[in-house]
Amino acid sequence: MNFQSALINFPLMNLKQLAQNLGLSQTTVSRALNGYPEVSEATRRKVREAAEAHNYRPNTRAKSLATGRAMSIGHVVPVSSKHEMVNPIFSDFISGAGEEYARAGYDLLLSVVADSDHERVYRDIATRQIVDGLIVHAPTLTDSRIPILQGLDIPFVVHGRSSGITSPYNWLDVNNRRAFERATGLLLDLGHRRIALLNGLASMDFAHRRCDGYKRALLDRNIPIDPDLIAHDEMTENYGYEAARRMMSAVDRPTAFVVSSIIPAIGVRRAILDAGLVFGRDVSIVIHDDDLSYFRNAGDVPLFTAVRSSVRQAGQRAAAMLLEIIRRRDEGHGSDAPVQFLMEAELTIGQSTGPLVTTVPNARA
Amino acid sequence: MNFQSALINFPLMNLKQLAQNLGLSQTTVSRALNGYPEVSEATRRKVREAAEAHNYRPNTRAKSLATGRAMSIGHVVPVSSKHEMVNPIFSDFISGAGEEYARAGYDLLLSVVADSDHERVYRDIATRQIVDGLIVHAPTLTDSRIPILQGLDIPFVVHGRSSGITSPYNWLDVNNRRAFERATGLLLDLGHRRIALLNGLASMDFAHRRCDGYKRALLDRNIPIDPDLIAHDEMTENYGYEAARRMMSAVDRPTAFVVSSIIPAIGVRRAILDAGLVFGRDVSIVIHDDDLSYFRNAGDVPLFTAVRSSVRQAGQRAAAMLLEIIRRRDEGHGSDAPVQFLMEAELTIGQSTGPLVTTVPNARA
DNA sequence: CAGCGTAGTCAAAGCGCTTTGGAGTATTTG
DNA sequence: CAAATACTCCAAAGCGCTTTGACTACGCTG
Repeated sequence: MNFQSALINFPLMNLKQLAQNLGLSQTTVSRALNGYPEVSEATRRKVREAAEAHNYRPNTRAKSLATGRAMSIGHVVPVSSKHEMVNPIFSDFISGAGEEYARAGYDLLLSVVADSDHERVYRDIATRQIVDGLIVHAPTLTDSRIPILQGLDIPFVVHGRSSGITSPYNWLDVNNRRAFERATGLLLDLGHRRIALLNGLASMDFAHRRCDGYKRALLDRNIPIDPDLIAHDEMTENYGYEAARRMMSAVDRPTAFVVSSIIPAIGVRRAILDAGLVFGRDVSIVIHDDDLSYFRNAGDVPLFTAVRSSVRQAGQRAAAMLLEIIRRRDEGHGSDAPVQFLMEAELTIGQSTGPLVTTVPNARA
Repeated sequence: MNFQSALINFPLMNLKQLAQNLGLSQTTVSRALNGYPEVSEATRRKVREAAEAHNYRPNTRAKSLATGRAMSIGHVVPVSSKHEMVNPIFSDFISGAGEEYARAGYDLLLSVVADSDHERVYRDIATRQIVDGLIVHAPTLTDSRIPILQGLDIPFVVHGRSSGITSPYNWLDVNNRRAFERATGLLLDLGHRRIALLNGLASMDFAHRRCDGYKRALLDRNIPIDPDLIAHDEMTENYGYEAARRMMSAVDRPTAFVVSSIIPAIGVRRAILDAGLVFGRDVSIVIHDDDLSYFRNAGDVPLFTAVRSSVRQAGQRAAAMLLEIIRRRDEGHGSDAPVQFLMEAELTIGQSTGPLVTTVPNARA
């Protein structure tokens, strides 16, 4: 041990020792620190000072065991088994949620798990009683985790929804269908007819809803749906690039794209420029913008026209919902009605959209 | 409670009940499940089956309290106080680390904390004894967290280094200096003389080392360092765009960029194309590539020439190191020598670099 | 047949905290 | 002045698990 560290080294204190030091009982010390009224202000002050001086903090494990509250929330983030990818939106979502937890004194337990293992891990975390509640990420169309958690009687909030699950549960979602209907509608208003959709993985519920909105907008104007103009995949930059390149090399190339995230949209832009076309004139793009902190689509006229909904804010709200549900449950307000929250995406016009250019030059293959 | 959930509802079992059900003592059941030798195979089988049937899992809090091991590792990820940003490399780092933890039966405790609060939170987590070890992210030049943790006598591994700390500690880092010396050297070899550096935040230790490597390469060839060609900031796409645009509008614009991450590099590319210049010909770029899963800089000839080092792998290694340190400590092998691991970045040539074009056309301002 | 090792089991203590149910003083009240 | 009423404080139980130390039954050795 070196000099520097010795200087600030505190022996780890526990309640018993602290009480002994003060000549008080553990009870009194505990109550003093936890703000119970039946201890005099004088003693409380003395106890607080001693605790501060000795750098005392209650052992969380013991506290949890005694109170029955873990004071922590579980997040299980899926990592695509094939590609070992973690969607960057989790950074922002968790940053929002984490802020809320910190405020309320909760910790955040993170499990990074291959999506094939989800059921097991959720059941595991819940039955080990290591958390007071869970956030369910990236629900699929009929997500098996939801009935499992319902059966385990642990509070949880789903970020997104699962169309195939009919029984009520707590969720927070963006109105994906409407967002994509509007995005597509905007392009239709600009005269575009060949509109492509670069969506997320087909198994995801959000992708399904987005596709729905897109199709609805087209059918609304009697425009047939061309399956060649719809792609589903992990939303990487490269996916955007490759899919756009492929579609644009076709004879009847799309004049516009609706893209599920800014990341593949960056790839689409690359493909457009590579093809010698003018971004926002020859080809229009509307994206769904999660307002990721490292990809702020900002400025007076942002780069991309977008339906925007901050995923960071979603994290914050979802966390707040969950904490509220836990609070209510602790106070014995029984199993209330499920809490559900639908956020509307906000449309902002950027540089990536313009009216259809009538003489469509074909892309260089 | 609906029908579906009732079907899979298990009442939460504890050791005592399970033991009672089996007509055995808690001791025996505990030992049977934990693989102790002094229990007969017949009983062990019976116990295992009963545990399985009742979906029994030991309460982690109680187990931790009894064993003194939290079986979890803490990560404190900094969120820039000004911009509420979480660096996307954490997704990948944590995904790598999480895999290692899962394998070893550890949980991951995540705190998302404004960087101003770091000291408090580290001290807090350590003294609350909620984790068995910590990973320190994003160390600054002289990082105060390191002496604090040394004083608290809790195992930790730093991802990166802190040049100002002289006492030994465990770390895992990329050879940033050499990587950037090579990157800059490559551009010099191609004839470039006006080479800009778009770095991360100046307070970060890695940024300092990278800057060092860059300067060393230049000075090695007697090229003076132009402070106007060096920028430090949060590594967003927009930062890359704005910084590159500003630099390229100068009379003596840079002909090449060394960029600390693929994300601002995407912005640099945008600025280049916006200026009507040809990427990889009029302006060259070498990036540091963290091999982020959503930004694979791959392909036969990747988009960017890069010094690459997978941050996911770094997470995995750092986690493995920490677990090993904890294991050794548990086994009483005292305070061994610190574990330190330096990864070398790998140079790959992409489309973003080419020899200096002698007649430099000035960018449109 | 006394003595002993061994395999299998158990009761009870303990991890560090909270919380229940008093108990001992000091202060008011009838 | 006795009794009721705060006001402080405490001993001990309990949270669900692991682990120590002992105990029983059995087969074996000498």
